[in-house]
Amino acid sequence: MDMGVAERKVRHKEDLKKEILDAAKSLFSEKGFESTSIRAIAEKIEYSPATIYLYYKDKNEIVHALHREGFKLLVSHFEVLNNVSHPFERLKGMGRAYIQFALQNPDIYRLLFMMEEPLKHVANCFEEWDEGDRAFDILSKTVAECQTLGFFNGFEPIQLSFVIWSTMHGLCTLRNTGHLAHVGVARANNLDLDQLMTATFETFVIVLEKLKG
Amino acid sequence: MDMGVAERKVRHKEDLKKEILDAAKSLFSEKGFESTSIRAIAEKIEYSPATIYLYYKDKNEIVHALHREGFKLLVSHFEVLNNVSHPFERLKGMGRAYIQFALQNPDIYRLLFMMEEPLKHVANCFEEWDEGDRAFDILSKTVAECQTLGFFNGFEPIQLSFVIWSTMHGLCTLRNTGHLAHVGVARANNLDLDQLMTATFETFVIVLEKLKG
DNA sequence: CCAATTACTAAACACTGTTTAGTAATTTTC
DNA sequence: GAAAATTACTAAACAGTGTTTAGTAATTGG
Repeated sequence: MDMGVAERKVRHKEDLKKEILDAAKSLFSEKGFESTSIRAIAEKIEYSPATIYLYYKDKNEIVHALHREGFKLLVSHFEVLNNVSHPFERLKGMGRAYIQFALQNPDIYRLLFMMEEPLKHVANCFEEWDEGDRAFDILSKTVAECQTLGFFNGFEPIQLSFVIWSTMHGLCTLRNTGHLAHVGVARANNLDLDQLMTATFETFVIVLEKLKG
Repeated sequence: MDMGVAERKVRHKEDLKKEILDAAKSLFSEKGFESTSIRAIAEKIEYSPATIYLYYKDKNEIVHALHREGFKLLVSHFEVLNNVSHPFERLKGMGRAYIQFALQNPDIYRLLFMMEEPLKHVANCFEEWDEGDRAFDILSKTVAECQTLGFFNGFEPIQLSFVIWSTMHGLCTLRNTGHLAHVGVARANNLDLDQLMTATFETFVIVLEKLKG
């Protein structure tokens, strides 16, 4: 086998691996993770179910691959904000970007932050978590920068970052599960679900603004 | 069949229904929800799997029953705080109770706030959600009471309640999934996981205190 | 040209939730 | 008290799942 053919084969093998991932992603988004079978993925790419296991050790490994992809997507949502020079404006932008990401990719959000399995894997695999850690570091650095401008006086940046992450994550999770819809819409008169979410976010921003000085 | 025997039979039938629920609950806590089979529940109560279906329509109906039970347990955690007269102290107590509930019953917490299925059911079944709504109303009433003492000036109590719920829920969820452990312990030096959680809660309390006046 | 490797799959295994058909035991009716 | 009806339960099957095994064609290297 000459080198050109060998290369083409390797490339094809990686293509198929990617094809499996893409099929899995679209099926997960369509039917949810639990309701997507290996057999369905196999049918979508027109291979036998057993072939999938030549490219991924098991179903979890597919989930882990999507997990990594998802975090890269989230971080890319943040990187657009590097242009914003004022750190508090950047912080607000990150909040909006986080919400937007959660709303636009509800299933990926579930995968990243609500499912047990992917995290169990990450816990045993410290090197794999780069992007997730980076997302938090971007946040805590921004918080620290805000402090140099007189915001958040007397707070530990790491601690406050956890509070902020908790709030944003809590809001997105409540939205994702439907709790916000159930409890919220009945109580927040004249607001639809998106408006309620925005209003809650704006309220939190005001809370943070009051911490100045 | 005389009345006494009829009554005993009805009672026995309800007992068995409860037995199934208890077996399911303990197995869910032990092995997690996805890994608990109807067959395992049946074996635990020493009946055949088919018998379960005489008492519950399907597996989801068992989950829904545990969902209702779980919310009652959560509300009972709050009701102890009726003695606390100062509303802000009561609010802090609710936060601590919420965290305590989430830590002591991680699987029930998942069931109540992180799983898709139970909420889908509640969405189609408006009357079944009493306890969940009540928990939120207790919160928003407490926030409103705080305002009469000069806290949270200029905030909508409902909106601020959503912020508070989001923060508490986000913190508990990040803890429950392991995200807090992964991101947190490496960064918060000399704090173990429980201390990190407490410290984050305390930071949030300070944030709320700064909103006074 | 033959042997070795590759890429793939049919079929099986051990599970899952759920349904069906049927069996004993009990209760009601005559 | 015997026959009929109801109750409480289950064995076995069905259709689905993730995963493994054994084997088959095709391609490649010597």
